[in-house]
Amino acid sequence: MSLNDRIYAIVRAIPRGKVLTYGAVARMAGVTRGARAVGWAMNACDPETVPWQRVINAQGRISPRAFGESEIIQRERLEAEGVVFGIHDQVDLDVYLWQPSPLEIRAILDGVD
DNA sequence: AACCTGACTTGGC
DNA sequence: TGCCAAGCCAGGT
Repeated sequence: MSLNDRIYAIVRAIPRGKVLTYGAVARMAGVTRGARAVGWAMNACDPETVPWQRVINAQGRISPRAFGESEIIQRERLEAEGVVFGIHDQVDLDVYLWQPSPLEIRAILDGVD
């Protein structure tokens, strides 16, 4: 089970209308400072099977990227799920951040190869 | 194998 | 507050 596998398993488990930060995904996957790896994993993921739009940065904003229009799509998809963007284009993490219990996290990771 | 570059985060000035 | 540098991980050269 690679780190990427754990990252994808966690992201797939994020409920509709909730979000997770890159750092939070990394910590749940067992890496304290692996936020960059999560970013790379999202960049390389299969958009059909991974709800990549539910991963945002620690400031509650959609991280800008060098190429493409996926930032726009990401916001549209999140709003379609009920996530509301406030001033400065940020979402209220106190409201939308997914906070699973350690037990749930373990259950998710147990189901990975 | 060394080196660089990111959809990142933090701690320390 | 705000900026900077260091940590960290995967992939491509």
